[in-house]
Amino acid sequence: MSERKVRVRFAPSPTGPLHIGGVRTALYNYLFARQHGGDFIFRIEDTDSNRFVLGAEEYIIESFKWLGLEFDEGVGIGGDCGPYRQSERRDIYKHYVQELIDAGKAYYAFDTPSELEAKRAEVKNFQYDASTRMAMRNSLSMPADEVRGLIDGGAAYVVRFKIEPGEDVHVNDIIRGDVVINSSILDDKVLYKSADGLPTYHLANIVDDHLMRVSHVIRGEEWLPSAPLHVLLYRAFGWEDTMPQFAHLPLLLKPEGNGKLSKRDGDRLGFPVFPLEWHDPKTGEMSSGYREAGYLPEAVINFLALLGWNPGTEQEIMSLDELIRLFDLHRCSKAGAKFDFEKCKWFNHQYIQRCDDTDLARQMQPQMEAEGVTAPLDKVAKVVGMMKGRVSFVKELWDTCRFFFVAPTEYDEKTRKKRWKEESPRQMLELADVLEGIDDFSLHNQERIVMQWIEEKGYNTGLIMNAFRLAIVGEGKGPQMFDITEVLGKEETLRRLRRAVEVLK
RNA sequence: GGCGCCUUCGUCUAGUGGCCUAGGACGUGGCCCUCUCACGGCUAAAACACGGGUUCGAUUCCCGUAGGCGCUACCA
Repeated sequence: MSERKVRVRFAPSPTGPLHIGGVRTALYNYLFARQHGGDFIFRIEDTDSNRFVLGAEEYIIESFKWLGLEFDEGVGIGGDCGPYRQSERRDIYKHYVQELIDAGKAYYAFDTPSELEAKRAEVKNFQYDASTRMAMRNSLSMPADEVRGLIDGGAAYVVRFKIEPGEDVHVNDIIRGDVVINSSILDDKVLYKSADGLPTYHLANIVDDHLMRVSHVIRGEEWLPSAPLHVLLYRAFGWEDTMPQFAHLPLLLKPEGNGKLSKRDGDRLGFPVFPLEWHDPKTGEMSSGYREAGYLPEAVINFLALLGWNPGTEQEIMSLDELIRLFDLHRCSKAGAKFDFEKCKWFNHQYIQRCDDTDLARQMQPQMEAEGVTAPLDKVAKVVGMMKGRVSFVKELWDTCRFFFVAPTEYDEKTRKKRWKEESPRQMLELADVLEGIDDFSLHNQERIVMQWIEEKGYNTGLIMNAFRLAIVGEGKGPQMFDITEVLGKEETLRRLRRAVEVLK
């Protein structure tokens, strides 16, 4: 098995919003597919009708749209291996389950859920397997005619996989190497449920991956314990020679304490664990998303890519194309990774710096308009270019840029105490006169003339500039003063300066 | 409980027997830059879980212990 075309899939269950850990799994699948010129398949695993959540599928699709990760085939796209929604593949599974039953590799079991529950309560580590199945109610322990009668009579039953005990099952994992589990510890897994007439994940998964010609199964580590079962299923169907290669990814852990990253962590620590905002249709509660929180999809992707993988160099900022080129399953780590929200923020900061100023300016427009501020786009872009270095999120941009467009109405008290001296009003008035006399209000011209004035008067540069800043900005921060005043223009600069003198005295 | 996976700075990680006085990044502190605040640059503190082996030599190989995580459903 070698020259097969690379085909991978991302197969979530529509049980709620797409978890960020799921996004990473999808990303690794995507990178792997693209690198090998393979296909990236989108399958919906909705074999548990009880956990189905309305809108989840649409949410997942929208998430990938936002992230810029495109599928080649699957739900909503099509392809020649459809349908791609498991609930629409009932007949297919039925056929394959029957095949297993006919071959004596699976059997009917009539034990009800409550009977099993009672059994588990009664026997300490009860497991439905070779050692116990003959004492249960199934087609192995009961006479054939009784079984027939039960089925014909419409009795509820499940189909269980008959696991032969005492065999070491090897799972060759790309990330973890040879993992061996003895079949005796495996139970006779339910393959087909009585409740909703649908297969369980295990059966549907194997059948679909085979029929969809999936070459590599890249999924979370939580599946590692059931991988031997999957190997046994491939073998039972006689598909072992085309069995996909496995790669079990390390889990994403809570930022603090222990355990798997969960929705609660996001709420508690105040950061999103979902790509998009999610409104639970049942409870009505809302969970924040990366998109709404102001993250750039490229930053989220870059950050996620490095959670459990690294290129082996010291490069950390990588575009999607670079990730596709550099990604390597063999370089994935084995241990779970704690989610570091601060670093994710840093990535976003980095990506904002790489954004086009005009683009950023456009994204800021709604906030400006909300405050009734209008300004030419090129001017806004210029300001944004000056200010973006100090923000981590686009939505912080307007706050840091506002003073360019809105004159201060009040002055920061701490800065006033520190920077506004007794002589400041007089000096600022003098400065206003100096500025008024400048015809060419360009940055360099202003600087030359003002500095010359400071020197002639023997003033302290810091004192002048800081008081000037307080007057123009309203507080003690911002870019170089003449960068600001050049944008403001002479008229606005003088207006702010003279008003400050009036207010601050 | 059983089974499996895992274990390098607070966090993400590099490291595949000598290059390690263990490297980078986030975060934290300091310094520089400077008209302020950021950015940036420099710098500091900060880790090989523990115990046995193997070896001339172990972060690196083996065993054990501990700890963490996962699975153990007619959920995925």
